[in-house]
Amino acid sequence: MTEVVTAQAGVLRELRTLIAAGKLGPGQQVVQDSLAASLGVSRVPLREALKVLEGEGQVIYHPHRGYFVADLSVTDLVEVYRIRSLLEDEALRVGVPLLTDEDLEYLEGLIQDVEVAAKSADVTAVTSANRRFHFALFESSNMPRLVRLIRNQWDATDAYRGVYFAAASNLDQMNREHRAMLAALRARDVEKSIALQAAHRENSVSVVSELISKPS
Amino acid sequence: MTEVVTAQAGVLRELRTLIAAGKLGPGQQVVQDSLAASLGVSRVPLREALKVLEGEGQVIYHPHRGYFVADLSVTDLVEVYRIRSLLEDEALRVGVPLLTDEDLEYLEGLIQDVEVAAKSADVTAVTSANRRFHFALFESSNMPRLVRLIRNQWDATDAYRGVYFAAASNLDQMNREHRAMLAALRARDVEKSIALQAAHRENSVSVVSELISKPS
DNA sequence: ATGAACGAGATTGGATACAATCAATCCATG
DNA sequence: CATGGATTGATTGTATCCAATCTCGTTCAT
Repeated sequence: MTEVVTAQAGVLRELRTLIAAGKLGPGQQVVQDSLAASLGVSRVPLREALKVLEGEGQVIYHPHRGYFVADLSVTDLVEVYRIRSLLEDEALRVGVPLLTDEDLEYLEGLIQDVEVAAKSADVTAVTSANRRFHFALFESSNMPRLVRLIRNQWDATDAYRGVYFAAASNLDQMNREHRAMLAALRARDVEKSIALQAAHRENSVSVVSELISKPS
Repeated sequence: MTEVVTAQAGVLRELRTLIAAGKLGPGQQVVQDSLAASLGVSRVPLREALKVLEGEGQVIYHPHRGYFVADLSVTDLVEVYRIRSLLEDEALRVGVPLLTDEDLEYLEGLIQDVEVAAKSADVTAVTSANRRFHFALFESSNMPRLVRLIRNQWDATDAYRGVYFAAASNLDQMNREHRAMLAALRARDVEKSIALQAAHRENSVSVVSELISKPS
């Protein structure tokens, strides 16, 4: 489906889902040899993918001992969302006043993409469309490093987020929130849009925290 | 001097200084083969170090084309410091009220370490002691992910910071600021300590921005 | 019983070799 | 002369192999 140009990129995606699905449980060592074999690649691309995850705090590296899955407790999750709010608020604070009319049209198009995906109940499509919308918005800040950090934080919990989109009621609410956000953006109402973004986050944090608190 | 347990860790340090010194100039491709040879290692540890730098935004990766040194313009620098202020303010806001008397004693000891290093005019020692002080403070927040992000931001400009510490007048000012900070911490005065930390940042941003704006 | 020294097995770290891809040049063609 | 397509050299991506290190159980001395 989605093209993967390198093995490391493919492995990275696999690892994220393995961790989110609990196949690689918290605290567990990532044994490179067996995992690489089961993924059908050598250890080299696996190690490079692990370095990325280390940078995101998803795994912890001990030299000569290996990589261990970080445990994402509810405390951690709260911290991730707190960090997200610091960063996302700034992105909106800077970006919203800079939005052009063309930007707004483009953003509306992205919201429609999400709605279309939601109708077809394609969780993957919803996830990626939703992501495109929010990041298009963040990027209006013209702060690429800030956006990169926000992306890191999303990645740290992204794999869990699919669960949120699985329920139709959540999808409806999301679409309503997107529309409300668009209205606030059209009005260039910075504080309103920040508040809406915050509400949006809060919805998913509760779902995800339930998910990780009960051992699957 | 400092022990390096793996080649990748050593290469990572080398790379940071190479970038900071401009030996690896902005936009320039990092040719793995020749660089690895000149560092006396194979490409494997080099690539892993590059992945770390990619995560920090120090280099940009294009699949099948390679790693390119990100250019750190003054605009970028301003962005880095803006991000730092978002994150560091939070760390202090959460951490300062939690400081115990033992923490304060420990922090004072770290400040003394900086002063000792400053007297002996050992730039490297000043840099690392200064870093230890600030991060000990940040860690009082008990937000490890937040601290990790702050550390990333420091790393993104750390190599440049040595210049700041080279001038004795800057050292004096730094020590005065540290003492002022300690007083604010003893009073558990959150806003004051945030303001002092901000001033501390501003001092170095101007020095570093001059450094990178004029081609060496 | 306790703990230090040792060794076997497992695992990671790094070097080398080869495959895949890209970029730039050259040549053919219109 | 411009354009498009093959070709070659350079560079990256990955697999495989060997070296270095750690873990853990065993042994031995105290």
